[in-house]
Amino acid sequence: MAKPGSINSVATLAGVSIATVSRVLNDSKPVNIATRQRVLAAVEELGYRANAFGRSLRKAESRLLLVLVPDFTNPYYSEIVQGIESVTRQRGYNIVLAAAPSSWAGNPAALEMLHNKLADGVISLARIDGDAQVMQEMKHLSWVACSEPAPYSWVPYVSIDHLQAAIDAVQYLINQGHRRIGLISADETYQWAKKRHEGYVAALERAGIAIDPGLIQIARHTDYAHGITAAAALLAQPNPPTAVFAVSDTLAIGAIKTFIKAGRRVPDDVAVIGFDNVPIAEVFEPALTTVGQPMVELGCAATEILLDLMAGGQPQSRTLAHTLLLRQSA
Amino acid sequence: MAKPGSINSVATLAGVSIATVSRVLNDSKPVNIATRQRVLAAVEELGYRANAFGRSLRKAESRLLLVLVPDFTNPYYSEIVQGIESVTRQRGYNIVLAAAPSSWAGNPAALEMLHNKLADGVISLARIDGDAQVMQEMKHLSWVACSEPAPYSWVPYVSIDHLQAAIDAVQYLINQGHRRIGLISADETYQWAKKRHEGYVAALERAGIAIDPGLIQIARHTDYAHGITAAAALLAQPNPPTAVFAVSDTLAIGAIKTFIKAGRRVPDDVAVIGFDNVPIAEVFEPALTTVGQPMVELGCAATEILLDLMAGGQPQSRTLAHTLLLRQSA
DNA sequence: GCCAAAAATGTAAACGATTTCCCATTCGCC
DNA sequence: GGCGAATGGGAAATCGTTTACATTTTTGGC
Repeated sequence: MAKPGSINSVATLAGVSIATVSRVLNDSKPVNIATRQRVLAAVEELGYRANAFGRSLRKAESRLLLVLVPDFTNPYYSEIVQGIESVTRQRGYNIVLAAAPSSWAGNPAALEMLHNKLADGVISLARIDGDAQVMQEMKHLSWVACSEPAPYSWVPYVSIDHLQAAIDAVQYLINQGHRRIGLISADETYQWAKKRHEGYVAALERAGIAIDPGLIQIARHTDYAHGITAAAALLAQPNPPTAVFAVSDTLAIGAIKTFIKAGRRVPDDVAVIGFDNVPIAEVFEPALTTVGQPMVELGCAATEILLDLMAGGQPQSRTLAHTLLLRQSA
Repeated sequence: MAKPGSINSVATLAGVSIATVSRVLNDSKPVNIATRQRVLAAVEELGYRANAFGRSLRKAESRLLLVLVPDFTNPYYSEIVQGIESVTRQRGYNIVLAAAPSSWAGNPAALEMLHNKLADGVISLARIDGDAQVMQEMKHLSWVACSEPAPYSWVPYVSIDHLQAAIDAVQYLINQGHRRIGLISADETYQWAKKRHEGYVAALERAGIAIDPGLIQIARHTDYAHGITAAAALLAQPNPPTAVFAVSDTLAIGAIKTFIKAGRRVPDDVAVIGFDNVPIAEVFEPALTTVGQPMVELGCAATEILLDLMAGGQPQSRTLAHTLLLRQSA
């Protein structure tokens, strides 16, 4: 008797060849209606499902997409993943999430999955910074960068215009009459952080305001804790800022925490503007004025581009629109 | 010439058989040192990696664990996933995250991955509620339930004592002198929600306080928005509560938002206590008094139990300790 | 009824690894 | 030097599919 659980067992039970079973299951070739019924009945009876490895080995595709996430606990990435997930599910793909701590090059397991060809394609929310040799090897794979650009022109890229968005935010503070504006930036090996920093500088320069290095704090990580300490450093300045632009909502919220604890009122004593518009931004007290990114849409767009790429298309990079959301904190 | 990229190409280049290449790569049998060098050199030169499907097909294991997550954007689950991820990585496994919208039974894709045997095991943060027949089929798979128990005794379960934790929380409010205590619960088809509700009732009864159905609100979903509306319903009562126990931090934070907007002071006019201790709880204004769950540890424990199970062990279910974290909101 | 074309099905060869046999060497020991 | 054991490595089976090719059966037009 054929091995239980395999296509063979179905074939024997239905009294047909394995080829026919496969044809019924994949609709790859017409099969006589009566035979089809018999096969289907056998499948049902045995509770048969095609083994994923056999299939993938033969077809050389896994219908698995790898998503490289820098930080699971950051709500910003969660929202993007949500978007990715909605599209992949609809298109019959599954996602494999892998942590890409600081840079994915440091994650051998994830790299392995790519070399392996276990995944059909990759959406990276993390920085892509393998050395040139490694990247060369992976050139045959389908890649899309989301939010953080890849330093390789052949990788399509979905994002907002970080520079302009930062300019908009800081310009708003300037329009409100602020002159001493602090910046809480993040690890600037990330392009998005660097660009937002540049936007901050550009807006100030355009307004003829001198850059005060003491008002610029770089947080190593974008969690609440680093926002708290960065703001404390700002307060420790001889002449503290009257407004602060933080490059992420988590940093902004941490900063507000510090200000309130120090007895400052937000926005009266110090205005704070964040970036991303994660869910908590609207609910926080005071509600956070922030630059909204269409996170779910970013995820969707990245996925669609990836699928297009995998289908042999030559998709364009896309830049989505951001929005300045005026709430209470600035 | 052998197909490029396959083990054959390595074998030809090194002038050995594919068996030898495999032996070198897996250390499965001693290989002459000189031959080994030659093979390794060939592997290096070609940048060869074993194809995952070929290997998995033969070995009947994928080193992939499926994680069923009800909601990517809920920080509570993110923290648990963080724990899971840390252990899996260390043990050479990768995780596949799948959304399990309301119940995983409604997610055919995820189910498919299991039937498929694409995953070696499953950690479910979601409710496990396939009909008996479906579950029967999956009995051969390794399952672990995390936070939400499975209605099948053969599924090990990692969690805190939800009932006792809720009693502790409500008891604390009672000790503070509160008598009109509201409850914001969640979808009680989830055991954790149901248990916390029961704890609320038990604590009140023990204190001889009558249950007022008007003070009990059930939120359909545990996001900020539902906390906001639930609290509004509480305020609409003829005699609103002076304290509220919410079964999740997100609900609690939403509730506080509503109270503040309505001009109530927290905790002076109304005390609020949450559940989970997600990162924002400590940073929120006012800082949230809450029942702390060891989320990362829950994830780690679940993973270890799963790996033990897969290795043929008969691991016990585990109950981890919770902590009442006293902060400003109550 | 006959014959070509069309439809249905079976056979067997991939896909890319691991692993079981098995056959050559080489080694150690008397 | 001869013999058994140990070692190193090759040939081929195997895992469970899909699919190109071959073969059989059915169909339809006359």
